[in-house]
Amino acid sequence: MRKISATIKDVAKYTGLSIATISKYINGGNVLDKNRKKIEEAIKVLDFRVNELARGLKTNRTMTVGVLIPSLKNIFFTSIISNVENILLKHGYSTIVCDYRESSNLEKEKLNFLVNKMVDGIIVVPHGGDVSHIQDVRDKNIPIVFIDRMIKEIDCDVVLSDNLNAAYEAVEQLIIRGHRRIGIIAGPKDVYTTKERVKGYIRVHEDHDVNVDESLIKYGDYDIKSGYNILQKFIEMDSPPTSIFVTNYEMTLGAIMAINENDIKIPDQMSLVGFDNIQMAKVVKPSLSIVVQPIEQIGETAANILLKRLKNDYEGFPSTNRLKTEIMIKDSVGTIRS
Amino acid sequence: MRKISATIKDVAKYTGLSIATISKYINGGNVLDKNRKKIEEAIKVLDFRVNELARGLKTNRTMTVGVLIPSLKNIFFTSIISNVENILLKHGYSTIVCDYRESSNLEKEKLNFLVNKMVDGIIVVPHGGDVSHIQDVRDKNIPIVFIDRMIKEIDCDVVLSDNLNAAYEAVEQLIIRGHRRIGIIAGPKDVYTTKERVKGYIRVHEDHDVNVDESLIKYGDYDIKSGYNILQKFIEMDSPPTSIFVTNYEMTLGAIMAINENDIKIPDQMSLVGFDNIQMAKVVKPSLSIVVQPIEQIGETAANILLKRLKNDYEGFPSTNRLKTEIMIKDSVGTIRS
DNA sequence: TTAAAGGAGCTAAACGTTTCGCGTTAGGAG
DNA sequence: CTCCTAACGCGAAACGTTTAGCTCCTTTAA
Repeated sequence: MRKISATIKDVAKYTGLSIATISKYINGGNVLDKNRKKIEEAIKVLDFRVNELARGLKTNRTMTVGVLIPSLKNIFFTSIISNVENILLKHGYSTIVCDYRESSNLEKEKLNFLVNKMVDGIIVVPHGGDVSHIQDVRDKNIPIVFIDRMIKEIDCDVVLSDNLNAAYEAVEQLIIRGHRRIGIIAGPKDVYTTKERVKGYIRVHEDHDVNVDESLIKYGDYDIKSGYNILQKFIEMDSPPTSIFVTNYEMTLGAIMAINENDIKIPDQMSLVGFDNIQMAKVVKPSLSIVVQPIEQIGETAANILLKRLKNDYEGFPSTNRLKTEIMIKDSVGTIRS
Repeated sequence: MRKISATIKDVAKYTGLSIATISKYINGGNVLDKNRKKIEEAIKVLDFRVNELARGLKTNRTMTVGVLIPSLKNIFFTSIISNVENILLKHGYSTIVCDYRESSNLEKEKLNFLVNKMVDGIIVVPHGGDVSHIQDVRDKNIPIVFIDRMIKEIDCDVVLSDNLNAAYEAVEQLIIRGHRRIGIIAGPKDVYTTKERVKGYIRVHEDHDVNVDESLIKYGDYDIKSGYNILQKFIEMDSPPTSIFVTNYEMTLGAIMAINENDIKIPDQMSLVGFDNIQMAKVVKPSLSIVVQPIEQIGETAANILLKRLKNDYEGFPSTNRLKTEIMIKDSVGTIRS
């Protein structure tokens, strides 16, 4: 059986002091120097560690934060978590990570699970659609920070990319280079990021007096397959677009697969701007132009806001942190001579 | 402040029963039907949830499992975790995920952190090198399952790919196609997987009576940069290899970058076999031949073994689970006419 | 010399469960 | 009608902490 470790009681016995004094020492209180030495010795000798359960029971805090993302196989999200986890850990918090595999039901279930685990706070990439279960959590006064997507219905701190401008700038680069028929492979129609990116796409057309052809706006699922299928459809159009803007990483992969299979020459036959993952951009040939989200910064910001809320500092609540993206134009974008 | 939720006491009061009876009900004991109904009603009305801290304090279990991997940005590991997490959750366990960013010190620190968090079990991709801190955890009788890498010094359940045969088969495909100078981009010299893969590389040479040129075995860091650098070095050799076998995903990326930059024609000038990530394999052009590890299965196996050990079933301990890999030969491998 | 002030330590209650051992009850058998 | 046997319910202790409020002692200033 598991060896039971020393308790505060053992330390008290060893040192001849009372439990209260040991507790005081542990929590940074003042004790006499000779006692401090004795306690430290005892802790070392007995290999004493605070029982976080007992502590949590008293303090009503688990020093645990739940992180809920759509998929652990999505490097965009796991990279964010990597930062979140490291920052939280520095403040003594551990991170329970769950993914909900893009299922709204699972999201609900896992959120509930996290609440049962009595996490002190939650960082979540909300799925959208029905959000009542998130509201339920808010009602329990558990701090929540949204990442990547906003839920208008719920007052909450949120950290995300400036998706509108990201799309704006990406498409603008194409317009500048003479493209007039620009296809966009967007995400699911009801997801926040999709709407923002499409908004940017439309606005830049308007600002440059380019007509928006609705048939060039196609909605996918943010997965590889839909990127593939939609690109295929674009190719089969009577007058296909001269360039494509793909709005997330997985669909970018799918689009490239379709391009490769159809032996389409980039950028001569078609220009391409993708999304996320610099490494990928460098690996494909010709090198891919992409929109880059500030992944590190998103994680950092989210973690810090949550830490602030955990300290009961609700200054600026609810804050919306819209972080700037970058655009990298590489060989996959060509110029149209008109 | 956080709303304080109903306790077992409140349920007792509501139902007029004693605390002990409620507890009994919660834990699946028998209660009279009318009482059961009342309790269920009370739980619903009061929104009662078991306080896991209090429970854990009594039972000495946290229903929490720690997972420690080298990097959360490595999709190979996060995919495994995705499975692990889902299986464990079905059994009521939550998963605390940490990465140690390839640093042995951080590994130690985070392992310690997990122990302090009183996890019931640990799944770890060990870094290798000094392993005394892992032994310390074992000595506390906390079940540990190793993933991906074996530590000979420690008796432990381990789940990994059959790396030796993976390399054997990959290189064999090259030999069959007439290649005689096959470069291998291996991982760090002291990592278990590296050794196994190099062993396979050497053995297949011997079995086919092909001479092993030591200068064709180069050791990297399992990161993108070293894949890039080593491929560069191969190119600059007086008589460069006709084919390259890269032994993990990140280095495969790096290698392809170098190939693209040097405008090397695949497979005419050089054949390439990479590692992991089917999606990548399909996206690059020409389509990449790769070794595929049974990612799903690794996670599943590890989770199940850990669950078994958590139930104190030590049948077959320590078990070594070596799972079969697959090889996909695509366009990046060509035949040498001799 | 004495009083005030402040530091350090102590006692004891409390957090929300589980669990042991005992008391109560219902219902069937005789 | 009585007795016995399960089944069910209960009281109380225990898990390892934190913390409020108290006491005691030392120090300092008048």
